[in-house]
Amino acid sequence: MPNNQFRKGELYSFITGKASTAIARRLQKNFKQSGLDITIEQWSVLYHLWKQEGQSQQQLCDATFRDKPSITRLVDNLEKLKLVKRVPSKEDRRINLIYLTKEAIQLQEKSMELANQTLNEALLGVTNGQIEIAKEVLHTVYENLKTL
Amino acid sequence: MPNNQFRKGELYSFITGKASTAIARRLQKNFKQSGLDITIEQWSVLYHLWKQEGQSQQQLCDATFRDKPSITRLVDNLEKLKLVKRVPSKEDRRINLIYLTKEAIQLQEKSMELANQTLNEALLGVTNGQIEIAKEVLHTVYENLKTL
DNA sequence: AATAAATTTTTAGAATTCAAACAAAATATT
DNA sequence: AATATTTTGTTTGAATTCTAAAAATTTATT
Repeated sequence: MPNNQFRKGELYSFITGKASTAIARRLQKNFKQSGLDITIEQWSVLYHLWKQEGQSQQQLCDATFRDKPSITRLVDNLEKLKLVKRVPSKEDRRINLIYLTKEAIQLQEKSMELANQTLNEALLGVTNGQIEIAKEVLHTVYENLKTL
Repeated sequence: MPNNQFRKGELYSFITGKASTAIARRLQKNFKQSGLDITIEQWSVLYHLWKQEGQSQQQLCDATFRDKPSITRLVDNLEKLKLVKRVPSKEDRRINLIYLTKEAIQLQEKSMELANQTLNEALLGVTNGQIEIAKEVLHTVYENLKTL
């Protein structure tokens, strides 16, 4: 039976995601200190829209690994904040395409800077080699479980 | 500037915890399929109480990396499910000591089996050596950021 | 063309998390 | 002893996630 000593020892920590929780909390704190008034979840949607505007909500579900109701409400709140707009697709009337406002475009630089700074704080004392392996492991876990 | 290639590439995925989200969803699904009707968050509290009963809510905050309001409501819901009991401390009347019911004790074996099975699914194709390094990285991240 | 099935989004309710404020009790200070 | 500070737990409201169900539209099948 492989990996047993790991599984018993840090099982709980792995499942509950203490590390990613810690990163998210620190990023939220860094946002707040810099006067950025958005949640990490909202930021994660904007992050994908900065890479590619005009995605459908379903595409945002896939990109952010969230379900449809979550994206519906995140887009609701981002619209209230005047950071995105729903634009009905002309080819398929079921689909909303999500576009950024000028305000949202202006948030990109500062927020990405804060995200990089947060990761620097998080990864202090970790080598590039270790990070590469951790990235591989997390990617494999995601691939193993992402369906359903 | 160290680690830059990593930080740019998988930054988003690391922060939003896609891997731990995937594990939590799969564990929840495995619980449900086996008829265990508790949430992963409730399970994480029970997990620490199985290790040591009679902890205060503050101790559970530290153990589970959750804040006080979250633990208050988790204990509320676990009490409604008749899985735990609040017992006022005799030495310090501010403190609730949390004890397990018989029903909760009976949940331990099956749920830990499902947690181990879930981790087996998650870590398929990952070597022990890789896991050890990933564990170190996550632990360092947690230590770097856990305070406030 | 009519019907069935699939896709996209929304709605509703419960659970969790977070920030902020509060109450009660213990500890420290004067 | 009286007051101030700290610690422990609760409450409230907003945001997010999940399940389940529904509505609207498109695609496939008959």
